[in-house]
Amino acid sequence: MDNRSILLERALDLWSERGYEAVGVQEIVEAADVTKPTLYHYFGSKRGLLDALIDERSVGLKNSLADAAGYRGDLVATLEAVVRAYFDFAQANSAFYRMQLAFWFAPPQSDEHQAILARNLNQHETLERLFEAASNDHGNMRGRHRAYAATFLGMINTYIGLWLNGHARLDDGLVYQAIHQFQHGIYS
Amino acid sequence: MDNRSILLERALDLWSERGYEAVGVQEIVEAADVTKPTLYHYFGSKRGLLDALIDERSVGLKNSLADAAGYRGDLVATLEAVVRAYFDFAQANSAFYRMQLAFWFAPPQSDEHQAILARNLNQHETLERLFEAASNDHGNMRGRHRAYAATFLGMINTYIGLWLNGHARLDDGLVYQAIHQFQHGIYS
DNA sequence: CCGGGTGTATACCGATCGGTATACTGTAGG
DNA sequence: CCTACAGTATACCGATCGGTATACACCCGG
Repeated sequence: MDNRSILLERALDLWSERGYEAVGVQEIVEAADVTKPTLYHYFGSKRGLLDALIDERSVGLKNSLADAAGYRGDLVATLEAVVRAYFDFAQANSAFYRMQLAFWFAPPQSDEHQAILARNLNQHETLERLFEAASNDHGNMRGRHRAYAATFLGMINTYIGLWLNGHARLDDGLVYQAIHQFQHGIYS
Repeated sequence: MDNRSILLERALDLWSERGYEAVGVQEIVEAADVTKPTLYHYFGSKRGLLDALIDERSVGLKNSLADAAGYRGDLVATLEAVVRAYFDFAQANSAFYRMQLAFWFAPPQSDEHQAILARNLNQHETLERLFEAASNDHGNMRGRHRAYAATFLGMINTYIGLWLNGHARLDDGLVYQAIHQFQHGIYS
């Protein structure tokens, strides 16, 4: 593998485990077994490395989410597809998802948060559009699409967080349980 | 106000806005208008300052949560009290809650996460005990108390996150909406 | 076989990092 | 009045921070 890809991979490993600010450029190039000018040749700066990493690793989720969240009259099936898209992506890119989740909750003015901001707003908007379209068929949902998008994504991230810490398995049963709870609450 | 309290307050302001690693000791003492030996006199280290901050600012939530989460047969009322405890605390300590939330999602090996870990596990356990006790009266909840505690807290944090970013108001209506959605889902 | 760009290494930059040795001040107790 | 200690300041420490100037090896097109 070329040095550029190695740098991206090692940076992801280190940042997802200890954080963006806590891991210096020196440590990354040592883990990649190259020297600093190589990193600066490809990425220009530490922040440039972060941006490139986010750029390249998040297109997969963006595409499969855009695909899954297209509402065609069956809300349950659509929500299932969305949850599956998130679970599949998280399982195939666990270190990246852990990092992205940490950056989303990072302080608003931190580099990490700024770097991930646009991408996550995009995800939110995609889900909001889904719930807005569905509220035409489900009158009692009307006006709450913002809250539904936020809590739905919050629930997905809660389950992925549990899985990342070894407290859950992201299998079909959990997809069903999540959708069911979201639709009908805890009493049924 | 004494220099010790000023240091704690300025550190909280800076860390909640830009993150623990991104803000150095020098910047904190300048914001507090003291010098470094003063900080090291009171707290011993940067990490000591963080630990003291978390120690002193989180007792309020711990107490009111322990109070609210005692199950006495009425699950709805208990959940309402829990949500209110979180909302009240977040509103009275917005910077601290923002910081605590960021640290909870921070990478597992980061100082920030380690510093907050024990306290948040404690919150989780408190909620798990609540749902376990309630499942004796609600048979269909049995065996899911872990998931319910996690998703309930996830929902609370989702709403507080929305409020922190100016997208919601943590009023009585939102307490009701949150509880209702958690109990009965989005269709009713 | 020569020129130019890509990629990489050595060695270095000033700034900042967390932390401290030393000395001074104010104050409370004997 | 003297001692003792808490609290604070000046000035410094070695290490690390992100970033770069320079040189050199390699390969590809002319």
